[in-house]
Amino acid sequence: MTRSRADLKVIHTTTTTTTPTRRRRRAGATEVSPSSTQRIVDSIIEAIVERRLMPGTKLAESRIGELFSVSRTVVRQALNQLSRDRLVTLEPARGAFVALPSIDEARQVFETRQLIEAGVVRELCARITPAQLIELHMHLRMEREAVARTDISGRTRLLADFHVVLARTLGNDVLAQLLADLLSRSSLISLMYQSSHSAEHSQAEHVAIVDALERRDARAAVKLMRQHLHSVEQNLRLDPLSTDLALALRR
Amino acid sequence: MTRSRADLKVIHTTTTTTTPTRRRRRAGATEVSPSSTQRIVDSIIEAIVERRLMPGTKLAESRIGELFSVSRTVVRQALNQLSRDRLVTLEPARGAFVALPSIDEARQVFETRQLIEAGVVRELCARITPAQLIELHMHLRMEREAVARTDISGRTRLLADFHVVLARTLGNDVLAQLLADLLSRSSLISLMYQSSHSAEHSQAEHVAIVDALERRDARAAVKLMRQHLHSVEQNLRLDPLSTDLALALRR
DNA sequence: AAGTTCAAAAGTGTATACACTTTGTCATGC
DNA sequence: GCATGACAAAGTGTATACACTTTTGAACTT
Repeated sequence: MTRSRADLKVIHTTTTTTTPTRRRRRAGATEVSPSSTQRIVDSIIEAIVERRLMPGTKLAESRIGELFSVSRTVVRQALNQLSRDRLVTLEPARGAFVALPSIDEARQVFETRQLIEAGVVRELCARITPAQLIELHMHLRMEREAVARTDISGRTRLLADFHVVLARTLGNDVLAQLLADLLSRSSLISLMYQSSHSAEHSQAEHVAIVDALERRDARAAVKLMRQHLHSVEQNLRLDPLSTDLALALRR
Repeated sequence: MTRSRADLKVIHTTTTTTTPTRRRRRAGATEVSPSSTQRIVDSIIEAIVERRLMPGTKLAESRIGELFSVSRTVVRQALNQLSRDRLVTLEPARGAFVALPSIDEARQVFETRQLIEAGVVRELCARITPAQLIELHMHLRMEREAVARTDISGRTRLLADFHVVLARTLGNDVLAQLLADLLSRSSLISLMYQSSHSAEHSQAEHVAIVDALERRDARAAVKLMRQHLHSVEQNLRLDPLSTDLALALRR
């Protein structure tokens, strides 16, 4: 995927005008008001990532339309986009629901991230500049502060953003977008499978990864990234038993 | 010179259902009739990949609607999905156009493929089974035959599918889907920048890659894949000069 | 009490209507 | 000849209408 959506939040708050996905103005026009469709997409993503919308929740078109004062037509577009991102599942004639990623899907998402992010750090070791390292350190500091003041939704977002920031550091928006999509899916997954991973732990691992980048030790960086993703995945409750239960309760 | 009716007609009547992918029914339900939206999406993708739709072509909602005998509502959904895949660009109040990927985007797409596909073959060397190798050989034979009988659209599709097949061999649908998206973008790119890459050459490189997989020589496989993608990219006319001209002429 | 039936309510899928924007043409003025 | 502006045609953006499907719930049966 593509974009979008994905953590739009990320894209949006980051300095450079990475185009937001969907629409590209000619020339250097200042990106003005996002379309109402996009507003809805963003709101729903945010709600999911911040855990105000649980997996399996029904998203009725008319309700949402009332909420945003638009017609179903517009809502429908938004839901379509979200389903492309796999954050929402569309069931024919039944409606849209916040996705319930399967265990299998969860594994695949993490495996894919392993593959991509290992490549990212390896490549970064060869190409990262001092200025970029400073930026990474700034990001790490923000993470640390969010963790310190137990700003839950802020730290969740920053910890996820770290991975997108690494990709963006390679100067490859296509790749960054891909990863952003995988990360919003990861958010949903760790929400659904009640990740028990501690923020402090994640943060420390991020620091270690940046350290390795700074030493340009590709082998170490890759290994650390692998371990980091593995530990995140391990902290999901992916055993079918508890999952079935969770699913059963949700209906 | 917006092409339309005639050409799209072609799209409509074409039979081969290539693609994979987009929407997934629950459980093992037999995939029945794809939604009309999906039919349109697939047709347009196919038309782009098979070069019946040139970059920059305007895709007017009402025209397409007439061709498929559906209302603009449905067409609009299809165009939205396509824009998510970056095969179509939506310009507010102006309409939808077959995307004109920039040189920069082209580079990024190939760089991303390098990263991902290198990882794929490396992983495959460790995990591929004899049965899977047989499947790959079957694919190679189909490629060879299509090249031999100069079945242009068939060989183009098969040569692209090879890369998706590799990803699918890892048993990771998430990854395979990602790569499928990158490949349709690549198709559009090589269409736009008039790739001069010979099908025979590509085919031979595919054979070499599978050979390396068979020998489980990860280092060689990765290197061969890198060279292959590099040579595909090198055969694009990515120099700004000829590109600007091409763009200029297309309007 | 639990299960069945069926009609009303709610909700989705698609077409159509209409306002508004862009594009193209032609006449006017310089 | 070229630029400007007005107007018509074409096309997009959103709301609404309506058919059809699913869900709900109450009456009825066992």
